[in-house]
Amino acid sequence: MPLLMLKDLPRYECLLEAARLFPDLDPSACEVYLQLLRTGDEVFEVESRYLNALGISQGRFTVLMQLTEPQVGCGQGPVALSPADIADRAGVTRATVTGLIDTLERDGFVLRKPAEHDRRMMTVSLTKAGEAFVASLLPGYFQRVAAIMRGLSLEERRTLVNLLLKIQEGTAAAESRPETGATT
Amino acid sequence: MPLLMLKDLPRYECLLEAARLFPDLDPSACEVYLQLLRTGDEVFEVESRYLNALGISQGRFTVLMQLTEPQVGCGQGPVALSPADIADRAGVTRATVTGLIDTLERDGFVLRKPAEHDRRMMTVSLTKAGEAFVASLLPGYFQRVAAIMRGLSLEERRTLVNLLLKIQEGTAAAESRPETGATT
DNA sequence: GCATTTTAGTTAGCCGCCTAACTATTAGGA
DNA sequence: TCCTAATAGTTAGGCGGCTAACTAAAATGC
Repeated sequence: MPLLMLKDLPRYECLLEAARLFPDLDPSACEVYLQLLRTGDEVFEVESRYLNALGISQGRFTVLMQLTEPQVGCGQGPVALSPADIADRAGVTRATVTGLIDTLERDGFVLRKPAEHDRRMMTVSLTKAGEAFVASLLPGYFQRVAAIMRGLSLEERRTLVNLLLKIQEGTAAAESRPETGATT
Repeated sequence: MPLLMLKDLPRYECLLEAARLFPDLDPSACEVYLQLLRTGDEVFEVESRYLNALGISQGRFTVLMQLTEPQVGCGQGPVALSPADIADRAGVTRATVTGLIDTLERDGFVLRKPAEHDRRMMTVSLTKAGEAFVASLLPGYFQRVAAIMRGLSLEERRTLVNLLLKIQEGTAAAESRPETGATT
């Protein structure tokens, strides 16, 4: 959500008002939409500020996490990945990964080596300094996640995840048939 | 959420596993955290792709919306705003707004004029072309919002908004006392 | 066995975000 | 009054996304 967010979200009555002018506007859908983006942005910013204060961006942090053993994402995966693997897992382009690896390597957190059996490929792995750096970041990172969610009971967390998954189904649907927005 | 997102989110058992290694890791909190960012990102991308296909970015769209009368955010506000106003409402820096206005003006959607009673200030307003452009975007934009949320009942939408608001309280708290993440 | 296609990584260039520094103007205070 | 704040907008430079184009190497196929 690297976006421009409205500081003051419209109140619900205003959405009702606006719906009279725009027949496609669904007030309760808009409300959820705006609150979802707002919340996601705030949560993202909390972690970003933490990481930035310690001298690293979200993008570089994601790369380091993928090279960290044991993998939080399970799998005990290989500690050395190719840039293409990293790009695929992170959902960004290879060009972006090149840039991230460049700065991580410059800072001494990561090492590039040519792959053994395929001279097109590189392998990227953490240096000792990189491992130590990630290890120093994680406790604070996880503490913030826990702090953000502390107001929600286990039950509420389950409910929330289920509702979010329904929205994810909705995004897939909205993408595949873009026109059928308002009427069934 | 202009971020690197993991393509495959860790399964819950893996978070439980990881929690044994990292005492600060709260598995259910992490699950909500990851799903929230994932969902926000997907929703944001649906609208971004729509806007980009029509030749405009989220940032520029936000600026145009703020200059649009009647304001969806209520207020029937002035149609002419200063760059500083726009920056304040959108939550970005004045420098960013300068760049956005530059391209919007170049494309003929917006007009810069010096303010009358304060020679430091400018006023920015929509051109006829800008008004028409926004009007052409809104129906599809609102349709997509409605389509994304179609799977949720009114009741579920209310629940979701309330849970999101609790998280927003959590982000404020996490920011103010960053250390007290796991205990208490 | 050689030409074609595919794949890996990089490069170049655009965009939107940021911070920091700068100019011009206005407001405020001794 | 005049010096100092504060404010508005821009500029410069960095970063991290993107696409498109390029090089090198491997895989494929006739």
